[in-house]
Amino acid sequence: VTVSSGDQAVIDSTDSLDGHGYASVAVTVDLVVLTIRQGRLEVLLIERGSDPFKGQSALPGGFVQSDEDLDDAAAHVLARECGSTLAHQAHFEQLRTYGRPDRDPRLRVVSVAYVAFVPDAPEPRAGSDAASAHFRLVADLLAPQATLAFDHARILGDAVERARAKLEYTSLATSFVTSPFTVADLRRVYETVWGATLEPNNFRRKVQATDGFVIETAAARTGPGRPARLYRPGHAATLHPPLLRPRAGDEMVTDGRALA
Amino acid sequence: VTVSSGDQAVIDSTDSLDGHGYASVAVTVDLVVLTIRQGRLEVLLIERGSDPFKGQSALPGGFVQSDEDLDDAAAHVLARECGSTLAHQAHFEQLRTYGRPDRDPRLRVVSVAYVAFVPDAPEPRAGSDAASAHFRLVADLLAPQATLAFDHARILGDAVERARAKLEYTSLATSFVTSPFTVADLRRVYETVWGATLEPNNFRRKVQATDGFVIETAAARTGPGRPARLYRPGHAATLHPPLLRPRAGDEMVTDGRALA
DNA sequence: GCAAAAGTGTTATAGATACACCCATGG
DNA sequence: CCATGGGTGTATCTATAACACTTTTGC
Repeated sequence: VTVSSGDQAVIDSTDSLDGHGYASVAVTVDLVVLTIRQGRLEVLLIERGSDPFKGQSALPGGFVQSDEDLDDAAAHVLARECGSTLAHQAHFEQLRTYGRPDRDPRLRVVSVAYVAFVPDAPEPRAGSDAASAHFRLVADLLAPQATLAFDHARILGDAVERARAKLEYTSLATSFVTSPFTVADLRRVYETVWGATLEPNNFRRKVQATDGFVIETAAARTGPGRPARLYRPGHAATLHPPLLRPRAGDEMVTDGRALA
Repeated sequence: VTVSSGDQAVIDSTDSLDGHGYASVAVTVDLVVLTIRQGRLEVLLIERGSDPFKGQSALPGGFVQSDEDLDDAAAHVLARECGSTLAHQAHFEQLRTYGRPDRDPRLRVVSVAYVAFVPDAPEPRAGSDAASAHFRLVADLLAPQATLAFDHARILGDAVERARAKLEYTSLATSFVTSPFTVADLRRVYETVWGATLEPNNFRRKVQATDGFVIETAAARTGPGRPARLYRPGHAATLHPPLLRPRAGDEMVTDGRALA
């Protein structure tokens, strides 16, 4: 198991494996755990306790064991950082794999990134043994001067874009709220992730017209105004027709509550 | 560099790396090279010359070297199988990473899959040193009884779905045709990949209304009927508004020319 | 001229947008 | 009874689907 750094960069996988060496590469999973707290998009970060990037913030992650599926590895990290109860409600999916040779100064690390969407987390972290897991504002971290360890800023950017895109054509938004929710709750998810304001009426119509997005319940939630009807997630995974986000030229909320 | 198959499946990446072992994992890239030949969607396959899966068809791929970016590894495989001239015209992008522990019976292999879209390939392969690279009909390979080595059938399925989806909201279709092309050429790309028939008139209107999709040239191509105006790819990467594919219940071409 | 394929026009329907308006609750 | 937020109605605009029709070539 040694590195053969010869001229030919790619070894034909059809050849006998034993004849050639293959690169010794560590494979990790990194998680972008997104949540919405008080109308703001936040991401779970840990503070690195050792070099490299000691003291800087980083995405939680871990090495993949040799008998472990990638999805399982991601699930384990999620459970470790968020607690198993929250981890079970969360929806997570593979994002992309990052493998630049210099992304970890220690050794060659290929990282399979995952995105997880959790409803408003009760507390920053539940049963974590990591010293310092905490949610941070995504808007601050996407700013140009913000720094994250490794290439985690890029991973975070890709994850946010994935979330924005998937709100359009999937029922992902229901993963950001706890189960009895109002249409306004759902709308605020879209507004927070997209950084845009939506017409409440038209949003309701689209949600109700989209088959299987939400299921009406008998209950209602009381508040400052007229009680709001409560819903639970529907069975549809994809939305027909899609809920397209406002495109260029539309007003963007530019105060502290919006993303960059 | 030894495997520690202990109880804890995930090692905290914040801990010192040297204290823990990390899994010895081989990382490969596998390529799904899609093209359209004679109105049919085809994929580049190689025939495996050695066990496992000896004699079966597989996606071309190769091991990632320790000093090599994943994208570079994919580009090298593409150049090796298609020749560097065709590889330069092609658009390729990362698809997804597959890492089930049992996907390769020899050792733990995590494969980063890529999709490449090449215009109607002049010949099955150009400067390949692999013994038997050839294009095969995707429709045949997606059939239930079709067999591909490893989990390559699943990778192929994901790649085709990616292609279908990206036609909707990106200018990907122009990667399937050579540069002076007609609107009808572009329409046949959509019809082939989607397995649907589209109204020529409405398709033209959408293509021309979508800013930056195609650029009109002065030339025209003569043929069986009225000469068709020729276009070249525009500068837009994404389409506004998107070209949505017909949804459930629409007619699907069910003869041999269409996909499953 | 005729077949074939490119390109134009027109209408009906569906979805999106914007905004006026009504409803139900807490204070 | 009024402020607040939930919910409804409706006119306008735009995108899409369907299809009839005209144009320009090869034979």
